[in-house]
Amino acid sequence: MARTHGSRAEITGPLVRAEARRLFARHGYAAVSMRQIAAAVGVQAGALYAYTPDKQALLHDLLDSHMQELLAAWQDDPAAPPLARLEAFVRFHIAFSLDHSDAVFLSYMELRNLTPQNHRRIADLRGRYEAALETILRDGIAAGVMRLDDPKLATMALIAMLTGVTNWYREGGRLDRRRIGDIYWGLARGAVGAD
Amino acid sequence: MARTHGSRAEITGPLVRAEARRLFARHGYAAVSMRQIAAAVGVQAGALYAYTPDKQALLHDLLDSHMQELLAAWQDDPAAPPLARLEAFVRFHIAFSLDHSDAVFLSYMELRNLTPQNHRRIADLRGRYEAALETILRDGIAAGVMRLDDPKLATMALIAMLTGVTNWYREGGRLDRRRIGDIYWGLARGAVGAD
DNA sequence: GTCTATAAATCGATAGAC
DNA sequence: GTCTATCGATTTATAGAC
Repeated sequence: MARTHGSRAEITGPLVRAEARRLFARHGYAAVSMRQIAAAVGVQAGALYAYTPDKQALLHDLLDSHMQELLAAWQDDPAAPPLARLEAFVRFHIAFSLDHSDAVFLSYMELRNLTPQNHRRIADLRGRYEAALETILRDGIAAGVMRLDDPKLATMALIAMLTGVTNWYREGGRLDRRRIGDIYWGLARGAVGAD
Repeated sequence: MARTHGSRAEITGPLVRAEARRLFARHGYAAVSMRQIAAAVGVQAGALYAYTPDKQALLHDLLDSHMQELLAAWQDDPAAPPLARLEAFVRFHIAFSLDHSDAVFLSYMELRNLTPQNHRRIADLRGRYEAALETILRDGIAAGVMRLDDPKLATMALIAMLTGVTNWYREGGRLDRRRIGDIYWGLARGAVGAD
């Protein structure tokens, strides 16, 4: 697979990230060697260091860009009814998680392999995303269309429930994505006490 | 920390397992060396091999005994009303997860580092536990006290939601365990469509 | 049962040629 | 930008002394 010389920086860079993400998600950050990543990309190990200063930076870069993309992709409409906003969030979170299942898996499995400084940065981004859901729940309670004892815990519970789809979903399985969204929306609507 | 000679098999064996569980949960299976485990136990690395044939067997043993303990601890009462059984499951699962948070973390984070054969065994045990909840949901639907489109998905969703407590719970935090159980039971009751 | 010592393999990262 | 080659550290696991 390794080719001899020949520069293809435009495609090698993204490929390094893609293969690292896939292998880290599959086997774990610590279990994957730079040589394995290089082999998947089709270069020798030394060539990777033209794209990342070291392995740790590669992991952090993957998690950081994933969280940035997640935050940029979610568009709330504060003027819409809270239940409609919650339904949009449920469907968005499931779709995004399934479309980026490797990165989602990494972002809550490999936090422990980040340096403390890198960990704080990623945890902060995640906190912002959780706050987006919590705002919807608080608006729903204030509007009298949701009944929740503790919106903070409900936020954590709902995100855990929705993210869980990545644990069992298989392409071409019993249910398509639209139907999965319907079912989880039914569960979420009930959980927040909507009638 | 390392002592020179002196046999204490009765306490060293359990200690090896306990320290391995703690370190694997904290840093990940692949990231923890046998030397690190030995140092935490207070022996030299070679001594560990009196208690496990290799590192892989140590991981599998931790996951297997955890799942066995989980299955043995859950006691369903098929004669009780479905909603009471679900409440019992919710409170049991949260309490057990918090009491064994390291093992719970391992059991769904390090499956990928098991050999295929070991993986099948653990996945089978997990499937039996999921089936225990699914039975309750199906009974609840049949009794007309729950409304669920898809009990299989609801099972996965509820377990993911409940297990999520281990991601944010900190001893001595804002809420005690009883209160957390109350809140999650409220969410679960709503999710299954109970009135 | 635990120690010391070590074999054999692999790791992350770098140097220098092209 | 990628290659080959390699350094130095670290890994799992084993052998043999006590």
